[in-house]
Amino acid sequence: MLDKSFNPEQAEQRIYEAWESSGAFKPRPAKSSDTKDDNYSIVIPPPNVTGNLHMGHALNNTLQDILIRYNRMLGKAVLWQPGMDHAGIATQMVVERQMAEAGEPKRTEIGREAFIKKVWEWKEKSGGTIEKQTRRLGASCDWSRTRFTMDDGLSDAVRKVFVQMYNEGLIYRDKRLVNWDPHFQTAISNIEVENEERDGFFWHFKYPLENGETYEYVEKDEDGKITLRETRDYISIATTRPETMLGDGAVAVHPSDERYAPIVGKKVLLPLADRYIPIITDRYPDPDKGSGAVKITGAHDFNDYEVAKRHDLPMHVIMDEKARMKASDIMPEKYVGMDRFVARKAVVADIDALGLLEKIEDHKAAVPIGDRSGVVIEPMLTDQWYVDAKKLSVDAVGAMDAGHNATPSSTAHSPPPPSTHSRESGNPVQDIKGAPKALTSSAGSPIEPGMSGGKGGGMTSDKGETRFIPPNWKKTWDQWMDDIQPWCISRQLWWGHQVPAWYGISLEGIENYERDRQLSKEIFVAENEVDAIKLAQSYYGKSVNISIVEDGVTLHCHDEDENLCSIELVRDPDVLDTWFSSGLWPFATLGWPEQTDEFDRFYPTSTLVTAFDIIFFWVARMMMQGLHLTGKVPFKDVYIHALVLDEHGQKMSKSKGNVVDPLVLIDKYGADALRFSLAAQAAQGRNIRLSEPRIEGYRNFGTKLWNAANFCQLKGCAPVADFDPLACQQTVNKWIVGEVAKASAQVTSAIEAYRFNEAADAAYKFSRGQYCDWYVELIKPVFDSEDKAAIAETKACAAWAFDQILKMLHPFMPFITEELWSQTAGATPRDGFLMAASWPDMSDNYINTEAETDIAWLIDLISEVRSVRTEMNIPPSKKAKMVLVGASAGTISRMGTYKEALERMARMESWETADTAPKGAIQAVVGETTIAMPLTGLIDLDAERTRIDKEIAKVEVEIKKIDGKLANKNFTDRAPAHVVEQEHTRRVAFTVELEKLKAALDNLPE
RNA sequence: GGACGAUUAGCUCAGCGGUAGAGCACUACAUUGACAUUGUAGGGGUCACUGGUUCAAUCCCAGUAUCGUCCA
Repeated sequence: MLDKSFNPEQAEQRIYEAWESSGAFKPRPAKSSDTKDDNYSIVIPPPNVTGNLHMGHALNNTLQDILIRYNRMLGKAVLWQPGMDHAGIATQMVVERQMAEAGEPKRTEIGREAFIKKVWEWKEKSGGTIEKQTRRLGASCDWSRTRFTMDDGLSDAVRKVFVQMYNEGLIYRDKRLVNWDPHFQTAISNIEVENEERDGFFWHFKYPLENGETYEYVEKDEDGKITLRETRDYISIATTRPETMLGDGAVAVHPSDERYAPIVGKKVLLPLADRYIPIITDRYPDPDKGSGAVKITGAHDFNDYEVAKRHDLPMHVIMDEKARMKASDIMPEKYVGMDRFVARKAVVADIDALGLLEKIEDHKAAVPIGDRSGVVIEPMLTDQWYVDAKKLSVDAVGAMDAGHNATPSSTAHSPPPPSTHSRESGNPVQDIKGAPKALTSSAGSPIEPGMSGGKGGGMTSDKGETRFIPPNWKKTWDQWMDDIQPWCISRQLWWGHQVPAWYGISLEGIENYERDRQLSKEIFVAENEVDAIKLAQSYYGKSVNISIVEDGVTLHCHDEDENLCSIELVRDPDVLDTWFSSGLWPFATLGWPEQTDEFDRFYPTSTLVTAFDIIFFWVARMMMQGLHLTGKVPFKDVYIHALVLDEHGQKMSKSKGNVVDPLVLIDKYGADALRFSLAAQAAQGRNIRLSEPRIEGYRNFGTKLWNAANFCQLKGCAPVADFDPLACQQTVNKWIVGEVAKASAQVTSAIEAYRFNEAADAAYKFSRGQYCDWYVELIKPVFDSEDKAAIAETKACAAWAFDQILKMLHPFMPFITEELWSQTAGATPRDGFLMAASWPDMSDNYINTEAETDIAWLIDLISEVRSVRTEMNIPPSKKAKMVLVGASAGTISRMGTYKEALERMARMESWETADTAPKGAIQAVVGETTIAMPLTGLIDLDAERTRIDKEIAKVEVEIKKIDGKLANKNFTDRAPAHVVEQEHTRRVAFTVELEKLKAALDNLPE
C-alpha cells in the first residue's frame, strides 16, 4: 500500500544516495561494439567554487540532467563530468573578507604562500557548497570524477598550454589598455565589467589657444543659416571625467567640422598642467555631440586610446594602481596622491577659478563597474599577457560556420522546399579552408593536436562541427568573434595559476646597466624552474650561475675578469585568468594531455548547455582552445537556454533583492516539481518567468500520478514479465498501448530536438489526459466484471503502460518516478533502478486504428453527454435513460460493449433505440446518432431550446465558411486535393450534425 | 546608433500556411470506491497595427508602433 502521497523531503535524499552509491552515475563500461554514437558526454559549465545554486543553475542542470538521463536510458555510455572553477577574484575576495572579519593580518602581511594555503583551507572547508546543492536537484553527475581548475592535472595542463602557445607566438606580452579594477588592483576581463547607466555631468572646459590666438567661431543650423558668430581664443571641450584632462595628449575634432577648421593643427594650452597639446582631426569625435571637440586621453579611455594610436600621441598614465593621481613629470604636484574622484572635484574647482569652466550639464552616462568589486573601472595602460584571440578565432568561427551550413538537423520539422534559396552562399566554407592550416603548421608544437592531418583537403571535417541550438545565436557569435580583441590573460592576483614565466635582466640591459640602470628584461617561459634555468643557461651561457629568487629585483654580478658569473631570475607574480584554465575544461577534465580512455571515448563532448549571457565566457574560449590544442571541436551542439526571470519578468539580482532560491522551492514543492516546471517552460529562444503556481501545479501532477499508481495497486496491477502489449484483446488496452507508443515517440523526438517544453508537455498530456483521465476510468468496469482473462490482461496492461509513463517522465521527474518504480514492482522487486531502465521505443505496430476509433467514439459520446447534462443542470446523481435515434449497427454494438463505462461516466441508466426521440428530452448529437435523454420534470425547455439554438448557430457558421471556400474556384482548382477533400468531409459531418440538431429542436414540446 | 527577440484568453506562455491551445485565475456543479495537492463542465481571443505574397495569413515578406535584452 502506497502512502497517501509522495514525500519529497523524506525520499529525495534516500533515493539520491542509493543511486550514487550504486555507481549508477558513472558511465557504463565500454563495449567492443560501441561506436562513437554510443558514447554521450556533457561537461558541466564549471560553477564558481564560491558560488551558490541559483535559478540559472537550476535550469541549466535540469536540462543537462534530462539529456543525460534520457541518453543513459537509451543504453549509451554516458558521462556527465562535474567540477568547479577556482574563480580568481571571487575566491580571493571571499577569503580576504573572512580574514578581515576575523581580525587577522592582511594578505600582504602574511605573504603569498601563506595566503594561498589559507585559500586552500577555505576551499576544503567551505568551498563547493554548490555541488551539494546541485545534488538536491537530482543531477546525475559522475561525482567520482569531480575536477577543479586548480587541481594538479589541470594545473599541469595550464602550464603546458601556456608554454606551447607562447612558443607558437600565440601568447605574448604587450602594453595595452585594460579594464583596471582599482579595488582589487588587477586587470579584469571586459565581460566582468557591467555598464551601468548613472547620473553624471558633462563639464565644458575652455582650452585657450597658444599665444592668445583667435579665430572666428561660426555655428550654422540645418539650412546653413548662421546662428552664431563670435571671435574665440579658446576651444571648448566637454568631458564626463575632468580629472583625466591632466593626461590629455590632444584635442580632436571631426575633419568635416567647419567650426574648427581654422585652428586645426594649432596648439592649445592644457590648463592646470601648463602643457601645450595639438588640435588634430579624427573620425572619432561626433560634431553633433557637445561642442564637437573632444579631449584625447590615450592612457585612460578606450576610444581615446584608438585615436592616440592612430596619431601617435603620447599616452600619459596619470593614476596608480589604486586610481590615485600619480607623480610624474606631467602631473602638477598639487594633485599627486589624490583619489581620482577627489581629483575630479579639485580639477573642476581649479578650472573654474581660472575662468575656464564654461558650463556644467546633467548627463546620463554608462559607467563601467567591476561586477565583483562594484567600483568604477579605470582604463589603464599596463603590461599584461595576451592571447592572440584573433588567430585562434579562425578555426572556431570555421567550425561554427560548418555546423550551421550542414544539412538541417532533426530540429527542423521539414526540409526546406526545393525552391527556397540556399541558406547562405558558399563563402563560409571557402573562408575556413585555408586559414586553420596556417595556424597549426607554423608552430612546432610540443603537444601534437589530437588528430594529425590525415585527410588531405581539410575543411573542418577532421576537426568537427559545432552548432547552436537555437541557431540564431550564430549571429551573435559571429559579431563577437569578428570583433574579437586580444585576450588579456594575466591578473594581478595571488589565487590562480601563476604565470610560468621567469625574468632576468637582458644581456643588453647588462651592457647598459651602469649607464642608464634600465632593467630591460629577458623572459624565460617554461613549465618549471628547472626548464626555466635551462633556458636561461643557454641564453646567458653555461658558465653563468643561474638562481631563482623570490624578490622582485633581479641581480647579476661579474667576476674579477668582468665576465658575467651569476644571474638571478624572478618569476612573474601574476596569475592567469580563471577562464584560461576553464577553456581547457572539456578536454583537461578528461585527462588531456594524456591520451586517456575517457578522452578517447568522450571527446568531443556531445552537448554544451549554457545561457546566452555566457556565450563568450564558455563557448568562445572552449572552442578556441579546444580546436587549437586537441584539433577537434570541444562539443557538437551548444544548446543555449533562457534566463530565469522573476515573476515580474525582471532579471534576478542581489541588488534588486528579487532572487528566488531554488532550494527553497525544492523544500516547498520537491525537486521534481521544480524541474518539471523549468523544463515545461524551456521553450527555445524565450526567457522563463518563474511561476510558483505552475510549480505547485506540477507538484499536484506528481500527486496525481501517485494516486493513479495507488489505484493500480489496489486493483492488483503489477508488471508481468512476459506481457506482450501487442497481444492484448481488450479494446481499451489495445488503445492505451497505441497511445503509449505515440506519446513516447513524441517525447523522444522532442528531447532529440532540444524541445524540452514539448517533451514535458507530451509526457504530461499523455499521463494525465489519457492514462489518468480516461484509461483508468475505462478499465474500472473491467475490474468489476467476472471476466478473469480480461481482468488479468488489463492488470498487466495497466501496469505496463504505467511503467512506460514512469520511464518517459523519469528524465524530468527522477525522484517520484524512481520511487513509484520500486513501489509498483509487485511481488518481485525490480531488477534495477528506473534510471537504468531502457527508454520506451515502440514502432507504429503498437497503434491499433480500430481501437483508436472505438475509444475516440466513446470519449466523444461521454464528453458530449456530460456537457449537455451540465449545461442543462442535470445533477450527476440523476441517471438517465438514453434513447438512440439513427444509430448505426456499429454504434449499437459499441453501446453494448461499453455499457458499464457509460453507466459510470455518462451517468446512463439504460439504453434503447427508437425511430424518433421522445418528446421533451435533452439531446446530444454524436456522429450519426442522436442521443435523447428523457428527463421529464428536470428539464427547462426554454434553456434547452436556447442551448440547441446556440449549437445550431455554431455549426451554421462553420458550414458557411466551408461553403465560401468550396464556392471559390481558385480554391478548388489550386489548393491541394486532400485539403479540398477534407473540406468536403467536414461539410458532410457538419450538415449531419445540423440536421440532427434541428430535429432535436423540433422534437421539443411547444 | 547597431543586433536580436517579443506583441496570441484576465495573467504567464505554447503553437501553426487550411478547425486557436495549455497552465493558472474565473464561473457552475459534484464528496460517484485512486486522487480535494480532486473531478466534471463552462465562459473568455479582430492572434499589436498597416500593406504585400498566396486559392488561403495569427503564421511568410515589408513597414509602423510599443516593450525587452545585448553591443557600441
